[in-house]
Amino acid sequence: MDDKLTERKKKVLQALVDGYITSVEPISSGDIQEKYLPNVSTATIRSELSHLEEMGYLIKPHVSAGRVPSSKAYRYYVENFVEDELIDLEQLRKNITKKYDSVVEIVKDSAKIVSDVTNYTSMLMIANSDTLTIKDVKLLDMFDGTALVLIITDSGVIKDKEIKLPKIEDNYVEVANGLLSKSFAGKTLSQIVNSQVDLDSELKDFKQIFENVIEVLSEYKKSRDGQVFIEGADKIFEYPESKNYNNIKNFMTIVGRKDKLKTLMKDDGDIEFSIKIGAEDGEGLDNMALVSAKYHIKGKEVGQLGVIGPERMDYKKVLSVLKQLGKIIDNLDD
Amino acid sequence: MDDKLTERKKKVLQALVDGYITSVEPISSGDIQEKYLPNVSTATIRSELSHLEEMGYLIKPHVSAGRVPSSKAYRYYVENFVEDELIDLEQLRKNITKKYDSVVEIVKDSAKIVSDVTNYTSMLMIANSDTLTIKDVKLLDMFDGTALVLIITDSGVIKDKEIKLPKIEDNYVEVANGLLSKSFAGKTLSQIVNSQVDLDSELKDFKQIFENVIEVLSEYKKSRDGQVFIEGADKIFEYPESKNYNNIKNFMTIVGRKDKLKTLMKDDGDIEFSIKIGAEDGEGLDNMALVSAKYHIKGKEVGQLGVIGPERMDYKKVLSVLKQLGKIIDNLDD
DNA sequence: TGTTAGCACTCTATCCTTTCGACTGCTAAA
DNA sequence: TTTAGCAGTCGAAAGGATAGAGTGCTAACA
Repeated sequence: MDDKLTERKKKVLQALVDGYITSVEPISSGDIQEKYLPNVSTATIRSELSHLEEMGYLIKPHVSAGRVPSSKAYRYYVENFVEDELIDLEQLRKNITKKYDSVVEIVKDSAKIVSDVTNYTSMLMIANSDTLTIKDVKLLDMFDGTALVLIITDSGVIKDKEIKLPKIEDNYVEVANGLLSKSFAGKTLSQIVNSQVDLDSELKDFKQIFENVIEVLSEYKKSRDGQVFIEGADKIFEYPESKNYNNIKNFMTIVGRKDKLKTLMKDDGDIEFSIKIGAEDGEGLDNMALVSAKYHIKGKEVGQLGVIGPERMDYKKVLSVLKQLGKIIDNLDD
Repeated sequence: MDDKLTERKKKVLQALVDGYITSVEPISSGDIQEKYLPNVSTATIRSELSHLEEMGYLIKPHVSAGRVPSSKAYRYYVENFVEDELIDLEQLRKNITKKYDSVVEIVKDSAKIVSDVTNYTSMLMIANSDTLTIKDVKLLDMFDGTALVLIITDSGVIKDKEIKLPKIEDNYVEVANGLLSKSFAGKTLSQIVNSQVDLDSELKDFKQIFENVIEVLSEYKKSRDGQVFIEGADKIFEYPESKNYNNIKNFMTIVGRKDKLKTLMKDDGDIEFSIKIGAEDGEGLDNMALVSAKYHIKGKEVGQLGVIGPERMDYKKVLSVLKQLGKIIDNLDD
């Protein structure tokens, strides 16, 4: 039904959003005529504007101001007018060349780049452990009655924790390692943590070890699940919106509440790109918008990277940057 | 020379700073009389105030406002009037009971607590590697031509990185482990990274391994040196100062520049507590103050924890919290 | 000499009014 | 359906008046 917009209405709407994104000032009929529709009179444009306003796309701050896009307008704009814009991919690629130790580092770096290139605040959320596969679990004997638990994952990350060895027999650790590998290798972190391990009665001796290891894994899961990092929170001071105290406060409050960001980024099942605009979802995103994308490394989901900024953000640029960065990361030869 | 202040002047100064810290409004002669010096006339207090102003302790926003403390006044206040105030230690201790995996976690948690208790933004900087001793370095054979490098430190932290094994002989890894232990155990990270290792000619085979290991250590050093974490940056919105846009901007800019924070926290040789107030040091801390303390775990320096907030912050409370937390952390039985 | 009451003076914050200009919506004509 | 013209609305900026808060100064007092 939104598509019932006539061609000219579409053009007017696009002009208005474009204009507003650039100037961050209410747009008048005259502005639109000047830059986008020189062959139509302002009176005509005015009647189109008034119609678009009735339909809920536009808002008049007051009668003698121009008009400002509503969240609905941004939504329409994103869905109909935003096409891929090629931003210098090279610039991006150049910045992600060095070797990384861990996934987190890659993505953290990416977050910084996204924030710098777009000039918005970027956020990054590590994928939760449903998608994290354990390659192996090993005990490393420290020969002092303790052992280190090593968790080896697809992406080479490991995690340590010292545990006590309950029994010292020559090949104890070796046997335990075999059992651990057999039980855990290839499973996801969630599977392991949520499962019950049944040991044969003759292997009761290893029960303690297994419990310790599972505890270590569970702590790791807890510390890793849905970590959120923020980059460039101070960018907000470069927007004209920040002249208004409430906007800053609002922004900082959202950005400071990582759990909030998590839910904002999370919910969209299989969709690769998520765009939340303004108060649409009753999520407290007034005057703000959040664009986020899922990231993969060699096909495996590793997290989400997003941008949060004013509702009138430059969606073209943001989407383009996120998309391209996504490709670059996925193709990293490690 | 600052001590040339008469007793009454001291009292007036303390009253004014106390009052300002509480109300964050210019303090008048009448305010001081009312709450602190009921037996002296306002005229007398006025003349004291005017004298203190001449000496650089006070500032008059304008002629018909009261007076406001200068950075010099805060400095005097901190050095002469702040005595330890006992804030409920128990509250603090309760929050730091659970077991921690790594130093970073302890101190991160502490940062959060400090921020919550003081209601200021807290920062934490991990000590640099000069103070980090390597307990052992081990290779863990993965039996696929690669090995994991494990760095074992005093505080049980380890770090992994896969490296290639250049040669597969039965006891190769074992021998390498012996050599690595001999070369690295007990040294600090800096010592290792900055040193040249000379291998006997007959051990040339291990040269590659050593180089790889040192590279891993060096990367670890880089990633760990002087990391800065911020907790509670949004606290600023609870101060009356944040009504002023420039204050917020200033604050966020400093808090966003981690390198800046690093230098601010760093320079004070052996001093345990560092207090920087306002523009004293030309560090761009206008209207702000930064209080920081060095932290130890079992006598070993692990980092610095600090609080950044408005110049008129509650120094008593902040210093008390930092001191007590310092004791608690150092005594953690692990 | 130090302290004090009294008073003139200064400056801000607030409120009101006026003016200017930016846009719009409406109407009547093309 | 489009357009020119115009009246009407509203906000932002500027100016003026007023009230209130505090100070500094002076002259008297202990």
